[in-house]
Amino acid sequence: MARTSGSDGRRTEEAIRAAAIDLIAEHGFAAVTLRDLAKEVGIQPGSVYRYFPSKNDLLLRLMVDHLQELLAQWQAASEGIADPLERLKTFIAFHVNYHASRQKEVFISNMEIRSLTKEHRRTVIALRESYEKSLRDLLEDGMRIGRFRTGDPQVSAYAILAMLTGLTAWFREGGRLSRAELVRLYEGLVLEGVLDNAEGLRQAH
Amino acid sequence: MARTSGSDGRRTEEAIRAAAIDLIAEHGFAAVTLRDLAKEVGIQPGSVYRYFPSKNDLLLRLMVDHLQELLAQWQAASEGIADPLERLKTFIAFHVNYHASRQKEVFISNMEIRSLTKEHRRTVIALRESYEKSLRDLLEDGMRIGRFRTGDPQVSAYAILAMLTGLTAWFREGGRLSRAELVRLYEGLVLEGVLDNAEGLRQAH
Amino acid sequence: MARTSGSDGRRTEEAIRAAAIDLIAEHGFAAVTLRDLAKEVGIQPGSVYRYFPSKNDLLLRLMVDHLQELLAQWQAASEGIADPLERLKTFIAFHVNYHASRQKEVFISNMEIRSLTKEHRRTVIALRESYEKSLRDLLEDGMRIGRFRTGDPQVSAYAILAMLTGLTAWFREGGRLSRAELVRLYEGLVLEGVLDNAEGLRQAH
Amino acid sequence: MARTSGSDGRRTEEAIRAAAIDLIAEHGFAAVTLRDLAKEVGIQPGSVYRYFPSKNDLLLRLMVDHLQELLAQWQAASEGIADPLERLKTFIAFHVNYHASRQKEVFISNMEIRSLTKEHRRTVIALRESYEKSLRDLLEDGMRIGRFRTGDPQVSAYAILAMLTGLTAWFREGGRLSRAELVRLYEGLVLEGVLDNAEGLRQAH
DNA sequence: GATGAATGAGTATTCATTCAT
DNA sequence: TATGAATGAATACTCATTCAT
Repeated sequence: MARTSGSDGRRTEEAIRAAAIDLIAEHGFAAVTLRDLAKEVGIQPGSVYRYFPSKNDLLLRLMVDHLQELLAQWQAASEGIADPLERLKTFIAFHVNYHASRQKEVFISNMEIRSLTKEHRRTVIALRESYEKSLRDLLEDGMRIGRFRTGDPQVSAYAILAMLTGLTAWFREGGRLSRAELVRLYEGLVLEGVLDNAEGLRQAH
Repeated sequence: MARTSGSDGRRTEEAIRAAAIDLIAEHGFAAVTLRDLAKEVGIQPGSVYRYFPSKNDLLLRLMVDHLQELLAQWQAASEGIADPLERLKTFIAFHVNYHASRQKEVFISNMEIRSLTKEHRRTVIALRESYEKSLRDLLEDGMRIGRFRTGDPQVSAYAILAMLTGLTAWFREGGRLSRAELVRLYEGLVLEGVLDNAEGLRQAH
Repeated sequence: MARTSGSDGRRTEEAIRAAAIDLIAEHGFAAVTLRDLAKEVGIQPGSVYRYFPSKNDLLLRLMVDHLQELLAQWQAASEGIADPLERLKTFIAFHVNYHASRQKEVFISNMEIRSLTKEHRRTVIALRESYEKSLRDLLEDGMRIGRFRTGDPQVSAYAILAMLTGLTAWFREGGRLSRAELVRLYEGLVLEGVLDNAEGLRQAH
Repeated sequence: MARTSGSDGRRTEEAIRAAAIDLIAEHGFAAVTLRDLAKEVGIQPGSVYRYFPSKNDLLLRLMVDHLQELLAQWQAASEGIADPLERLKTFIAFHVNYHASRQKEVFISNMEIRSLTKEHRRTVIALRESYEKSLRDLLEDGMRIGRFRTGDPQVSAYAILAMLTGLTAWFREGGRLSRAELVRLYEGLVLEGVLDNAEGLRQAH
């Protein structure tokens, strides 16, 4: 009924987060009970409330932390790169690598937005849109200077994001493909599409 | 109490399906209660069981019906088209149109797979994979005859599907873009990518 | 798992109310759990929610119904009585009889106001004040026409109400005193106080 | 972590009592959590246990201390007064003043008896009855010597106590009435009732 | 003297489901 | 064909209490 010998708040909180990410990614937020979560961590259900004020808040924290990390790392990775094509290649490599290494967090952040309260939803969507905008801006720049085909930057941004992010649904580290190969394949698709180049030229008009 | 005067089984079942699609697409399967559903239809919760043996079965029916319809319509639309490029263009147009017109069903079928029991899950995934395979085969054909750039047909299929299906997350009928414009934009992206053609050639080696 | 044979909604609701009045009067609202209540009625805890949207709402209903009945009966009992002294005697008799016969409801309505939400509290207090005002008005009338000693009608009203209502804390039907004796005793105290009359005269100046 | 610098046991205990009186008077014993209490004091919930063995014991201490003080002060105030009328007047003045100055303690002692364990309840009720008996005895004396109207001393005692104690429900220091005025008004009601004296005489038979 | 971490038993409430009518 | 009444198992969350530090 009291403090477990050797217990440590920081470690417990981290264990809760890790277990939550695993369980929610596997079963979905609504299907994970605090009982399940607590059992996985090895504590009592009520003890979760020392660290998170509610189940919903726990989800929010997971999402916000992930999205802020994503934004920060992208900022760092893209800093100083001005050329739109270079920026796009960097984006593809960054996005694929980050998403391959954090599949569960990414999956949760994409799937569980509906599980948030309206207010929390706004917070998360704002973060997501800031990331999207970064890609859209880059595409606009590239179109303006004639490096990219003229198109709809908004649609292209959505399309590229959906395509790349889709890897979380099937990619498994240590499987048939390495991350580097994945990056190369996606880069080809994003930049040149599926057509053979000669064909591409013929298509062009 | 007995039969409500003027009630009609077929109409009631259709009303349940329609209400279920609306509610699940909006709130997610787990968040929709049979009470919500019954209220929307104007019946008592228990009455749903005349038409569906359980809440889970209702979800399964929604998904299976949608996927079977998708497969049947794609079969019909692609029949007799042998050329891979033509087939791909047809696929893009078909997929975009179908998904734009049935956004809710599509959304549910993609998001709620985890809500199914293991057995039901297998059924739905098999249907989905049969559709995916159709695209993968087409891409393989195109690569074999040199019409498409050599790549990984599996990854390309996943990528194209994710890209196109992503429209359900943002596209709204009657908005800035028509379906026809959407098809044109996606076709450009899938076939040629984002690069300007001259650039594309230079990139080629 | 289904409807109990021979069950009837109206009877069940009445049983819940009766059990709630008994239990809350005995242990206090906060100390009565829905488990206790349900067990007393012979149903499952969740079944209470068919009849009352929440534990708090149940309390509100009990209080409001009692207070509305109190007001209605007092209206009926006092109708057509104009003379303040007659009205006061009628009030004493009515209040004592009503409170002796409905001790538990009265006790709850007086003790559990703090258990209500702010909004519910307002509703109940408004009803209570309407009853109080009825007594205050009568006292004012009596003072104006010189039938009652000049005093503070508000304080007198509070004092008389507290005095009479206090009976719920100790009076037991069938005990040493009958209701009629109780009325007579309280009437004496309210009208003449404790002093002997001769003494009363001497006190008067 | 060890002792907070500058902490002082006696001061902390006093702070806990004061906070408990405020919170319990406002929200009721059951509705006040040790967390609320600790927060109000500025300590951790567990720290309360240095001073009180349990939440229930804290309530008991509050009540017993208040009742013992009440008894002691009444003993002191009434000492040497033999005449029943004088004693009664003294009682009214004492009771009103004490209750006006300690409204919260009084309110708690009256309202929270049900929150005590059976054993604790007995302790508190014994103290209360000793106070009540003091009033009953005085009334009996007055009746015996013909100073007070013949009546039921027990009922009169309950009635007077309920009437006077009722002030805690509405009286606010600094409001329309001073304590002295309150005493005067209550004295009038207790001694002479509401009737005008002439009227009183006529009523007498 | 006080904290921070945890417990375990409990609470109101929800909900898919069942079945007598 | 549909309702109205009820179940039973689960759920998020709370709270008095304990005790290693």
